[in-house]
Amino acid sequence: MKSDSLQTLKEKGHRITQARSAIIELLENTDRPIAAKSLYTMLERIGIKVNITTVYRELEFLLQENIIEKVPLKDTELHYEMKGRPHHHHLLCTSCGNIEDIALESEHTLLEEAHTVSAYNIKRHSLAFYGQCPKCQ
Amino acid sequence: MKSDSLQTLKEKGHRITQARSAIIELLENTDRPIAAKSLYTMLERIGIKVNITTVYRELEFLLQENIIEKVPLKDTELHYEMKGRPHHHHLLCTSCGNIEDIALESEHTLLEEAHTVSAYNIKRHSLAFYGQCPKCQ
DNA sequence: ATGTTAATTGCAACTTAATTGCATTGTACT
DNA sequence: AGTACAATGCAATTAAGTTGCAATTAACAT
Ligand SMILES: [Mn+2]
Ligand SMILES: [Mn+2]
Ligand SMILES: [Zn+2]
Ligand SMILES: [Zn+2]
Repeated sequence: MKSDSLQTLKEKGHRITQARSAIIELLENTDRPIAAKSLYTMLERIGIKVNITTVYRELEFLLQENIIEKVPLKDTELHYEMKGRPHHHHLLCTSCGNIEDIALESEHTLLEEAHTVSAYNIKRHSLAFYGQCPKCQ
Repeated sequence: MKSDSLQTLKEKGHRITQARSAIIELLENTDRPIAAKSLYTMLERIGIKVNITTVYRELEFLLQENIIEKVPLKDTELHYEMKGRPHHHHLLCTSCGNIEDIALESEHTLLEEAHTVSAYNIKRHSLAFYGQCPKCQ
């Protein structure tokens, strides 16, 4: 029942703290990217007292451990989500802020073209869509 | 010889100031997205003394006037470039910071799929590639 | 040319996300 | 229990960007 990521971290010699477990659990059980402050609020709500600094540090740590990834959706703050799920991107509702996943078959073709067309050695990419969700239309 | 954007602004009743002309000219003559601070430095170099606040305010103004657009390439600062050129995206070299344009034929297909697959009313999107430029490989 | 008016600007203060130093705490292991 | 050092809290700091307000100045009319 314990998270796979936690297990891995422990094996690597990292400690399993209340904050760490909770943050990983929240990230695992939320199906959309989360911002640091939002994560902090969620922790508060479930009764876990951590400093916002710890949240930032933990996110940085999880990034380095390749457990989560950055999701740049807004100009003002970064979002984060678990790695390892099938590759996908996101839709952000510009009215209510709702975020949804979107996976695109034709992305393959796009990436191939990018590799062909460019002399860069492309390592990663960022893609996001903006518009209004069904409810806000 | 005077910029088209400037003409349009003047006709709309906006003033043509030293800062405004210079900023538009720099944006028009630079083939890559520019960050506010970088723009500020470029202005300094050509001997135009403006406060960084003015640069931010002018960028905000040009956004509202639909003359430039935001280009989110970095987590830390926004870039801006002229609108109106053929639709394209960008490559950022993670080693030297160099930025290049990239236009992709197959983007059409991708956007169509996005519209089909999603219930969102998609208005815009953001796409960027990260890797190493030829010189840095 | 000079005057008038509102757009623009500079400056200082402020906001907000994120980072850092350092002393303290707590996890993991013996 | 005792030890070591990873993790944390707290305060200070950094950096992008914003805002209020008084001073400046472009544009236009006289
Ligand atoms: Mn997702
Ligand atoms: Mn470009
Ligand atoms: Zn919505
Ligand atoms: Zn490079």
